[in-house]
Order: sequence, then structure tokens, then C-alpha cells
Amino acid sequence: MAHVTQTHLAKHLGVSQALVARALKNDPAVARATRDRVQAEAARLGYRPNVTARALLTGRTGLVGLWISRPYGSYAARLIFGFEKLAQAAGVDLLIRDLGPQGQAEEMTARHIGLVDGLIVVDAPWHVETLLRSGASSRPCVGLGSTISPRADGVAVDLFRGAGQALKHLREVGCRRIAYLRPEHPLGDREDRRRAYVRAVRLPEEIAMEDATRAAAHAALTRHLKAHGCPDAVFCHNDDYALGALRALRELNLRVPRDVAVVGCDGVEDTEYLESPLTTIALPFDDMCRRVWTFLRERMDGYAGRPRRIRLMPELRVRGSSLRG
Amino acid sequence: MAHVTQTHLAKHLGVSQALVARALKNDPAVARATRDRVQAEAARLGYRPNVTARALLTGRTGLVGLWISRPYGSYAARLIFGFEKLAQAAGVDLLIRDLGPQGQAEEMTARHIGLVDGLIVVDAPWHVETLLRSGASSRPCVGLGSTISPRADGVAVDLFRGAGQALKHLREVGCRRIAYLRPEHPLGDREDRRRAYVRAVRLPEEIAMEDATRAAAHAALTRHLKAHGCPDAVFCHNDDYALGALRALRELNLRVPRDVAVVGCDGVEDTEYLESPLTTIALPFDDMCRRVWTFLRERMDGYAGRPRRIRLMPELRVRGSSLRG
DNA sequence: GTTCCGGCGTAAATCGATTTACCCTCCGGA
DNA sequence: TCCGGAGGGTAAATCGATTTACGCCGGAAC
Repeated sequence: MAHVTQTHLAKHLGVSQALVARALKNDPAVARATRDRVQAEAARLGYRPNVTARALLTGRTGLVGLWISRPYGSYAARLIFGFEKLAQAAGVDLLIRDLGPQGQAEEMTARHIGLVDGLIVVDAPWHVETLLRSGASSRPCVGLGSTISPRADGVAVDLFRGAGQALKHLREVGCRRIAYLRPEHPLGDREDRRRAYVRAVRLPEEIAMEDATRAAAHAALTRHLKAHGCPDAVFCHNDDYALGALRALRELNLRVPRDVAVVGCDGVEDTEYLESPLTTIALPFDDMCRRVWTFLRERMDGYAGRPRRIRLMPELRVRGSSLRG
Repeated sequence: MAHVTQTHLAKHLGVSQALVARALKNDPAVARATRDRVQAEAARLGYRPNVTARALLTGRTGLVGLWISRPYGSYAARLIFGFEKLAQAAGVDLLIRDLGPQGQAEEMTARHIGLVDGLIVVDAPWHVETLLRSGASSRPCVGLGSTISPRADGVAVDLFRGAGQALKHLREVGCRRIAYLRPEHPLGDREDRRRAYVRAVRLPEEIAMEDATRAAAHAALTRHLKAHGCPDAVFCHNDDYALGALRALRELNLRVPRDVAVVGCDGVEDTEYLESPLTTIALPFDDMCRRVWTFLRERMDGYAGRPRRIRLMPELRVRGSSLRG
């Protein structure tokens, strides 16, 4: 038998299927003896409720979508860590989905929106917009990132201010020539880090990577150093790229921070374990997750007010890679 | 209106709902003109198929479960990376789920088995057993890890041999006193790495961590070094812990590899970017993912033969952390 | 003119659990 | 004796898409 259903149980017990359904959910209108009999039989035959049938009727799947670019990166890992804990506590599960290029927003929405009770969209306000445009049937949706859609709940991290702090710090330790290491094709709106940074410092020296990997960061910086010599500091789009940058500098026998200071962004755990730990703009990951989750839960519980937004501040964490005494 | 259904479209167009259904799936029995009319209306009203209704009828959700401990760790990240690509190519999505303690296997199975078309279980053969025990209703399931259940398809990585290679290498570079840094409460069956190692080398010196984190590795090794002095080499349960170990050694002014060699396990990208890159037992991640996926796809396509197993070999990657020339 | 067939559609069953609207029986109170 | 009501069940609608089994109509063949 492929699957034990309530109907099977009902037949076995000689009662109606409706009674089985109610006994299984501990409906007090069912006599205790009957209830026990049904539940015993269910256990004996290995009955498992059919999740999709229930979902069809109730409209809830018990899944919360997490849409994020590169769910295997260290930035994503830190968020997955936070959300996973919250999801477990709430008894729901995360459906983690890699955001494709921007053009696929429409198709992704179509495929997934029916599967989740709520949605967290990281660094992709256009996805949120697509969702909202797709009509009233949308599930609750919360944005997270450096820029977020004003039309939905969202938690923003003020990277503009973070970049400003980093710059101030670099200036204070004597850096004048500061280069920005960034991906050529930005991922999601983390692109805005760059814009924020450039606005903050009016910095002419940019180093573009060809791909969004550490290896690409390593290659791009190596090339740049050979062509243009060494700046006083390298400001990296994220901590991952900073790792690539550090390697490039090391291979060219440039010393950090003596010859060049390095600053990253994110504050992922990895970079605390380097020989010279990385100065970085640390994001308040736990707080980010908690706020997002609260928004989402409230929406799923029926809150229907205006979009709410919160802006959180990152925190510059000065460590060895920029400390030139 | 909450949701546009086929019935709504049918009413609007003055045709039957069945016709709408067939027009939408491009059934050739529907006249071209009718089909276009239906599809145009669907687009206009923003119709989206209800995934749960389809799933109830067809029995497929388009989700593949990935059950893995600590889905935010670097080991998991590497697997997520591999599977995500395969899943995208196949047009399905990954439902990533953190494995709780072993005792929760039963409950997890109950909650999720109905949501996925297939399942990948990493380093947790008992989950596979629970699944199989739960009856014929189970979905196809493939194991991955250093030990796997013989009762289901599985891809094993021979960490026993890997540990042997690592040991041989350490001996060759002159290490005699070799300590093993391992978690106190093993995660899944990666515990078997330890057993494999101990069997391979009959090694008495073990350093137990209190938690499965880098910080715990750092703390445990620091304590051990202070109490028992420094071994010739530290063999780490995984690369993450190796990072913690390296930090501990550095803080005590022990030089790697001159004073002590360090070997990790996994071969995640992170450790290539250290000042002294880490010698490690590299797992063939891409191959692992591909094999698992093939098994799973074949099962989902109806293959019903006996369980198949593959054993893959890891590869010792010698780098700076153990090269004492 | 009748029969047959292909092209187009419709009606209705189905998936499995939830939920609403009832029905029957037994007991107490008037 | 009759009515009301509570306790314990049953029948049936429902969610939305898929699929099977037909039905209708017009033209071709005899």
C-alpha cells in the first residue's frame, strides 16, 4: 500500500473518515475511548498526514522562503545560521533558494510563491517589487539588505555609514591612497555598498573583479598591484574578497598592515582566525535576523498595516589588518 | 480576490474549467484559437497555478530535501554549492534542513517526507534507517557521508584511507607525537573519521572539544598545550577546527609547521587563503554531489533495483602547514 | 439518407484532510 | 407522555488542478 490515509484507518476501524480526522486532532467532541482506538490504529499502521492535502485546504505549508544570492557563501551562511534557529523555534522550515540573475524574478516568484507561507528576500528589492506587482495573492514578504523596497516591511543595514566609519579610520591611521576592490557584476543590491562608499569618500581608485569569488579578488588585485603599484589601503566589498586580497598581497611580499591596510565588510567569523585578523565593517547579523523574523511573523499572524522599516547600524571592528602603529 | 484559479478563468471566458486546464498545459486537443484566448486571459488576470493542489494530485512537489547538520558551516556550504547547481539544472529546489540530535529523526521524517520528491541525507545513516522503517511510502533517499546505510543508495567517502595517507605523510616529515583534535559530541557519523583515524594509527593522544565550533577548537587546544606541552602534529577533525587550532598555536608562539604540523579534513576553500595554507584531506565534493544526484534522479525516475553504493577516495593535499623541509 | 469519424469541449471523479451541517440516541424535566 | 438538549457520530462540501470518459457537431463515405 502506497500510503496510509485517514480513509484507510476509517475502513479498518469501521467508522467514518471524518471521525478519524477529528480523533487525530484531539477534538474534544470525540469520546476518549474512540480517540484512543483511532490513534492506536494510526500508530500501528504508520499513518502520516499528507502535508500537501492539508496545505491545499488550509493554505499553509509550514515553509518560509529564504531567497538569497550564493547561499553557500559566508555572508549567506551567517544569515542561514540566524534564521535556521528562529525557524526551528517557530516550528517551520526554511526553503532556501539561490537568486538567479535579476531577469528571473518573475519566473521564480511564479514557481515558489505558492509553496511558502512567508518570504525573506535578501539584497534584492526588485524581487520584492515583482512580488507585490503580482497581486494580492502574495504571501507576506520582508526585505533585508543595504537597500530595501519601501513598499514592504524591511530591515536595512546602513552600509553608507559603515563605509564612512571605515574611511575615517583609515585616514586616521595615515592612509591616503585607498582602493576599492569590488565585483564587476554586483550581486544584488550589495552593489550599493560601492555607491555608498564612493559617495562617502569620493574615491577614484577602483579595482574591478571578473567574478564574485575569492580567486577573482586575488587575481584582480594582483593585476592591479603590478600595473599601478600599491595603495595605502584596500577596502574590500566583503570579507571573502578580503581573503583573496590578503593572499595577493602576501604573494607580492607586501606586508599587512605595514605596507598596506586592508578592510573588509560583513564581519563573518572566518576573518577572526587569520594571522592578522581582518578589520571589517561588522553587520549585526543576529539583530538583523531577529527583526526580520518578527516582521514576518506578525504579518503571517495577520497584521495588515503599512510597511515598516528599520535601519540598523553596522559596527567598525578594528583589528590587525589596519593597525599600523 | 485572494487568488485567481482555473475556475475563475473558466467563468470569465464562459468555458469549462477542464478546458482551461488543458489549454494551459498546451494540450494539442484544444483548438489553437481557444488556447490562445485562455492563455491571454490567464496572463491578464495574473493566474498562477496552485502548487499544493497539483502536488496533491500528482504526488510531486518539485522539492528535494537536503538534510545536513549545521547547514551554515563550510562543509555544508560546499555541498550546498554543488547540489544547488544540479537542482537548478533539473528545475527542482532544495529544501535544506538542519539535522537535529539523533532522537528527532522520527519526528523530522514525519514532518518532511511528504514535502519532498526525494531526499539527500548527509552523515546520518540512522535517518535513512528511520525513513526506511517508516514504510513503503517513503520517497527515494540517498545517503552521503563517511558511513552510509547499506539499505539505501549511498555515496561514501573513504576517510579511513584518507586518514592513513595523512598519517603516512606526517610520519614522513618526521612527526612522532601526533594529537587528534575532535569534537566531544560528534556530529552525525563524521564521528567515524575519528574511529578511522584511531584504527589507522593507534594514536593515544586525543583532544576533546566541548562544542562543535572553531572557538571550542581554539579553547580545547590551548588548554591541552598548556597542560601537556606541544605534540609534533595536530590532526584536526575538520578544516574549521584547524582554523581554531592554528589560532591557538599562534597565540602561544608556536610556529607552523616548524614547531608543529597541522592537518585538517575536508578541503574547503577557506584554508587555501591562510598565510600558511593548510594541509588537508580534500573531499571530492563535485564528484560526491554528482553521484548522489544521479542516484537520486534515477530513483525518482522509477528505478527500483537494489541499493547501490559508491566509495570515493579523498585526496591528501599537502600544503604549507605540514611542510617542514 | 444513414453511418462513421475526427475535432472540440464538457461533466465528473480524484487526490487526502478539514470543516460544516446534520442525525440519532439516551436522559432529565415538565 | 412529550420535549429539549447534550453526547457522539456521519454525510457531504471544500480546497484547485489533473485526467478519464464521454457528448456534440459537421463533413466524408457508401
